[in-house]
Amino acid sequence: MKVTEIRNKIIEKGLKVTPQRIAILEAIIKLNNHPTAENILDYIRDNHPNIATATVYKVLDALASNKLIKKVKTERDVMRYDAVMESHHHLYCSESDRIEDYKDNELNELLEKYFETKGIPDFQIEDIKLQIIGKFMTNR
Amino acid sequence: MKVTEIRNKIIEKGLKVTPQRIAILEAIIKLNNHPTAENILDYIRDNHPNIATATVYKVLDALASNKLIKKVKTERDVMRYDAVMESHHHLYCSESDRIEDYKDNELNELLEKYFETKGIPDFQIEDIKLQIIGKFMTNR
DNA sequence: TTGTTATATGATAATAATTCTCCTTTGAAA
DNA sequence: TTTCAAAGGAGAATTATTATCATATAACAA
Repeated sequence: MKVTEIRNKIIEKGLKVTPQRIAILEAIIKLNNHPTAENILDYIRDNHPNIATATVYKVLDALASNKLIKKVKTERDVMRYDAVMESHHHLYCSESDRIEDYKDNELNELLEKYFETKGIPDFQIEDIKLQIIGKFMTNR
Repeated sequence: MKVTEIRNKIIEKGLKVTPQRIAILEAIIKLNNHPTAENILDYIRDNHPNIATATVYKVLDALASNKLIKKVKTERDVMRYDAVMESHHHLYCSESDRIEDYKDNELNELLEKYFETKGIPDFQIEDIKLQIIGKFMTNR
């Protein structure tokens, strides 16, 4: 993803384009491993040695509330961030902090069809996310 | 659930039975709304005015690691606790903090069958939890 | 019942991620 | 270039949770 594309994403949302915002969004996209705020800070400190911690959080909030990134919460209590905005599920390692995206349209259709006919009493479904817990058979 | 039953649950796990543990486990069962540590404290303070906050957390940890309760993590960052130990899913209100259990064996079987045949490359599934986000059509 | 000991509790300090405050800087529209 | 709302920086504050450690108590045995 080129910087121009990232700039455009930010402009499309009516946000001001700042070096910090570009760096942070770029970091989340490049890292592609659901980084924490700290991971992001470490990554961008090379090129932005003066960025403030609070700025990172503020930018992450701004990006998340403008749907440029998603917040991902885990069992342990650090927020993690994801730049993949298509609806998708997550694979959680039961032994480490590793999290991977899991996209499966066949599954989405299956679930959609299932709940369409069955439904849930007194509940209007907006989104379904699977947390698939287990063990990765490969190291990343 | 009678106190004797709660005592037995604790004894079965080889834990010492203390008034604090009974009160906390009882509170989670009675409240039945995935309370936070604070909710639990408020609830039991009537009968246990001197219980320490740290004790509540320690008891919650002890109960969770002995599989008498489950920790439930939400988008906001307070841990919540659940005494329903059968594998089940959760309905999350997109507008409030309400969380309800969702049990559906038909769905579990469907998912099991789906992943049994399809599988996930390089991943060994241990458990699948659905986060179903939407709106409740009733107030509790 | 009493004594013993490992374990649990209570009080309070510490921690760590995140948020707030407030002042300065900057992007972008005119 | 000017203007000014919005964004960033620095560091204090907040808040849920954990750690520490002295005291109390459950469970077991005598």
